[in-house]
Amino acid sequence: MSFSITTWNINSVRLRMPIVEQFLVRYKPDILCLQETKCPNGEFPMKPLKALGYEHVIIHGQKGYHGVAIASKIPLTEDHRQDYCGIGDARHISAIVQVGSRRIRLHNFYVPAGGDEPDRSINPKFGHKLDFIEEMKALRADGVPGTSSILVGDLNIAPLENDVWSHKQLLKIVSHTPVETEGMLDIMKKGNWLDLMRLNVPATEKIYTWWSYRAKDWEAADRGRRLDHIWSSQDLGPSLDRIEILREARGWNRPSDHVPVTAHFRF
DNA sequence: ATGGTCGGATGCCGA
Repeated sequence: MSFSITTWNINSVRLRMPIVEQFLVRYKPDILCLQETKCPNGEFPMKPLKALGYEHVIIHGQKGYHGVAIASKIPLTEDHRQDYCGIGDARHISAIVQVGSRRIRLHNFYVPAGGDEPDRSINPKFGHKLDFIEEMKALRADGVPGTSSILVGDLNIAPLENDVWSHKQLLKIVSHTPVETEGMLDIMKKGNWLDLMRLNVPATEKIYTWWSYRAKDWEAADRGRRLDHIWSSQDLGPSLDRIEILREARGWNRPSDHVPVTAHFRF
């Protein structure tokens, strides 16, 4: 059987519902994970998602900032939300999905962006990001026997040299500083996570999922970064069919600055 | 050359 899961930082789910619906009608993933919904729970657009067959929707929102959600065609059970850094931000939501004979724990994250200055002594937002990364190191992909794991989200870090348009020019730019990229690689190592977007793509090849709104012509400049990720436990690696990065979505009407990334599995 | 553009708790802050 086939199974597909998409991650997309939507930058306001209410404003972006027309392109969310367009994406779901055209690409029909089994599960859609959203970040930066910027939507209180009572105002989340449940009806249009359910009308498209995404009957199982779990949300963790707040007013104005952050917010994560999972919309699924298949049942979501044992959902929970972890308050990373204990400051009440809506940045994580998790559930179990049963796909054929496989039981999978799914995590959807929105990691703090971290502000502009990569120095925690003058920029508390960067300190918060580093603390968040530290807390993620306790999350294991293989912690529960008989349960596989998938972790998706806007992790706001581009870990490898070719996850940014210029490694050299971005070394002091938040999202690609060594303390962040090493921290992310340590999360993966400690938790035994597999970077599915890099599984079949050589490290020499550029991969981007985000292009700044500030560029005059995002496509011509092509100064992107890989901030959005799909990880899994090691056992799911052989079942990955392909990764699809929908670059064209950056050019849709009133786009998010992030594009959808989908993992297709064959179990 | 150190800007630029988005979004929402909008005339600012966070990204």
